[in-house]
Amino acid sequence: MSHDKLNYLDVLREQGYRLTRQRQVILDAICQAGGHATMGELVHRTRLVEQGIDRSTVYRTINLFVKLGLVNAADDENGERTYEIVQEEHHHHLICKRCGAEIKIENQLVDEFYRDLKAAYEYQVQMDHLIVFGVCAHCKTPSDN
Amino acid sequence: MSHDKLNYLDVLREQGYRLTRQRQVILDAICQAGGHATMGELVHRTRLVEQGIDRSTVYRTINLFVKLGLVNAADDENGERTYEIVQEEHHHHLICKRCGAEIKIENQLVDEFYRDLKAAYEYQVQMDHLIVFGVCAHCKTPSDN
DNA sequence: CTTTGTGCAAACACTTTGCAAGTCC
DNA sequence: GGACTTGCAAAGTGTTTGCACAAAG
Repeated sequence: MSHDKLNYLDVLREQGYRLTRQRQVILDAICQAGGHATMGELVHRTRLVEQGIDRSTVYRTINLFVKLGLVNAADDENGERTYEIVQEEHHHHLICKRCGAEIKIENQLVDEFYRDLKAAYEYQVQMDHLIVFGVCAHCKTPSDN
Repeated sequence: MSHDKLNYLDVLREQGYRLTRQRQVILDAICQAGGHATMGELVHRTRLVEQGIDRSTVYRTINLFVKLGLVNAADDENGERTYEIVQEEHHHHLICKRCGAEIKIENQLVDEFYRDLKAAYEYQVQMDHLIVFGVCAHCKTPSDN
């Protein structure tokens, strides 16, 4: 499990929100999805654990988590919004279009790109989570080069 | 006007599609929007020229244009799908979150980034149209740095 | 004249909201 | 007990589809 449940749920209480069973289940669901899960997937995952939880509760809860900064929203290749537990530090991903593998990009590499953009255009990039789509080493065929 | 109407409409005929008034109006609308217009905006623009054109016709037509490669679909910062006339060559954009300005990024700069990703991860990027969000030189304040 | 495209209306999928009942503190 | 949350149902959005009529070739 990639989240420290107590820590996350403490954030709720500190802000005056209550600690309900539903919120715990939904937090676990986001976490177990391992990142980049859509609303629909999270509703499904939540229901596997407890089928009584309403769709609207999942929506409300995830939007609350996003507002509190516990969960990050990013948009995938098809323009679908996906959610993941916020990690300690900013990170960026490569996602393979064939196998779906998700590869962390070293921040350094992206920072360098951002720095170049800034140098060339005086443009300050504001993207905490860059997602780049392509084909990973494992799935690559000669024609992809 | 950034499209050569005859050329674009010839593509339709070559593929056995018919040349209707609606399709011409919608093509103009996409073009006049100047890139990154949503479906809703295009429906609106189309209606300004001819209010009889149905929403569903705009949807069907734009999806057809995308299928034929006349129009490009990309996703903006909010995960909304936007459309623009396909240009001669691949290009990438910076979009300013404040003023909406759209700045073309030299391909060279992006290619370099892609090359680095490939070197580091043996990862072949497949994104024809990278959109990077941030703040442009004109809108930047000291706190953005 | 034949085939494709359009408008209309209905159906869908996804998300949000009002409210009464239930739960947490 | 009092405020916050939830489930339910209904209402919004945005997009797609079936069909009869209109238009293009």
